[in-house]
Amino acid sequence: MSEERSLNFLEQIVEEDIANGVNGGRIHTRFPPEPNGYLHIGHAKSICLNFGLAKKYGGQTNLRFDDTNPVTEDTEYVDSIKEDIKWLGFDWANELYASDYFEQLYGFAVQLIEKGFAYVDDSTAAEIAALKGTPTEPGKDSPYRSRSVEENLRLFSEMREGKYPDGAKVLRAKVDMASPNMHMRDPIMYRIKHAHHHRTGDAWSIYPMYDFAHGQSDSIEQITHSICTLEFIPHRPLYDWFIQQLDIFPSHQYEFARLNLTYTVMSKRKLLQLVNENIVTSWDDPRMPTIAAFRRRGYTPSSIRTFAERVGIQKRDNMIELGLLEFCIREELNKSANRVMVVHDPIKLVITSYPDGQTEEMDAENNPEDATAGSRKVTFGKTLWIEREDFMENPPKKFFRLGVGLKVRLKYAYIVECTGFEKDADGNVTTVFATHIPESKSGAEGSAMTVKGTIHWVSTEHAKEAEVRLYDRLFTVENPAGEEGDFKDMINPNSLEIIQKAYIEPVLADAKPGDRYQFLRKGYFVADYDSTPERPVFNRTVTLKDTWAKEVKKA
RNA sequence: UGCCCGAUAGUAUAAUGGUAGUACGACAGAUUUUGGUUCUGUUUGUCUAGGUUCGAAUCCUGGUCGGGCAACCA
Repeated sequence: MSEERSLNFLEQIVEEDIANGVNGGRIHTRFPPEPNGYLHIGHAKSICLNFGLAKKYGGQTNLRFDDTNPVTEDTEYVDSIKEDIKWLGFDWANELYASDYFEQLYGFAVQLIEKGFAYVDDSTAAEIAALKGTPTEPGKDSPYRSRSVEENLRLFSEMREGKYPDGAKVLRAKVDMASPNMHMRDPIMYRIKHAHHHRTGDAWSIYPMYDFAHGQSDSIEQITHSICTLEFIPHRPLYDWFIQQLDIFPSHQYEFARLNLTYTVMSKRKLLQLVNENIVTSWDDPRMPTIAAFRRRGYTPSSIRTFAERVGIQKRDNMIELGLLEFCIREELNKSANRVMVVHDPIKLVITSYPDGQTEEMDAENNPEDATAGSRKVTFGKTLWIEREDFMENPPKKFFRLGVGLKVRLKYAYIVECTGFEKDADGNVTTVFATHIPESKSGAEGSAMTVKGTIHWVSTEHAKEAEVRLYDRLFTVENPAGEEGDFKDMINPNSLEIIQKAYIEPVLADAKPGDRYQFLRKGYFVADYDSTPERPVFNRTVTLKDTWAKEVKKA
């Protein structure tokens, strides 16, 4: 299918460039995160794009950390970013850092000063803002704009030496204070920050702004196609201006629309807030849209790559339905995940016609979608745990489960007919009684007989216990960022439901963290890293499609 | 009321001057020892007004709507 897919606009540009011999047909991209947070699903789109494009056209991709702001950055983030990219299935050609280029960037700045294209400004941040003008009014020149080259050189050198406190001076590009593009109104190139950098330590007391580091870093690395998101479109003329004044390798920037997903937020600031304010437990809390969280939730790398492929690459703003991501993981897990039976909310089923103390080993196929997955034995007995929701005292017409007089098949076992039930003092059903049809045993002669419903079960005598964590969407509204008010007020109060005591088939006690299963009729689950043989813990990746729930909702 | 980007079914995404197609969703049916899967069918779309052309989603002009830009953030 992917072979037949038409080209997105970036692939078209790349193919044209190759056809025209631009850069000798060489393709070199880069993924440039700032190490100030964990990567999220939107970054995954960008990673798949940058690495995918290079891979498709025989090129390379650099991983470059744009670490120009030491106060927000940390090696914890560097490590997580590398882990997430590797997990997604991509290898970078070079691991690089903008901070590797600090000396070179300083040299570029000196060159611009010498050419009269940069100056040291002593104005405060407020003064600079005041003279910047507005989108509809031109800015005014700073009183420091006409300093001599010699003075600028001396001052800039002193800034580097640490002679001035934070905020005392900045280095600015001398472009055009009347430009209709705000980014061209003498943007700041360097600011003074006496801050410890995670890689360069205390070597620098000035740090380049992103706008002075990014384009030149691409140029230094000879990046042919510098791909970023839409909000950097107005920065492009500035990057081109620097490249032209410096006469260095002309990387070209192309912009695509970032990914937006329903029922979540994607801004790093908001995600950081969720973590810091303990609204979620961590960056990899399975409700987060981070790559680490999707990994912990049980998503596969390939499902995320497929998703990135399906959402496409374009320049128009978009809001992707969470349902598409869920489709991608269901589609894959349906083919690969072994089926097991787990009872979340148990009531007892007693088969009165079944001999006391007898058990049988039933054949259970592991995956009907995969003949090579084999089968296992599940122990059947007189008393079973079944799901509370699989019995109704007063069942409606199309309820194909248990109720007095109704028949269901116990998966892999017998057809049973419900004969009665018991309630406790509070009126809750505790036990259901049934008789079985011996000749209906799965695999036996009479097993061809059919009933409308099939339910899952585990033997009360053999079942083990586990914790099951049911995750749901983090927000109650499609676009929390687009609503009025605090996004934290739109948190889904039911985004996590923990079942302390679910009954599992004994085989599940051997699950290793990361093992994925389909809990029959329930959904896809993965063993969490909190899981131990004594206390297995499973996270719900995604529910099964549930047309019955829809039916109930309609009624 | 400056500059920039964009507008195709509910959501995405194709068609690059020549039959508006695909996926997800929704709806209906078949199959089913998972109300899962699978299969079949149905539904819904070119923002608007002009222009160019034999022919326009596509090219041109005006309008409308949406988004971005005024951090010593990236």
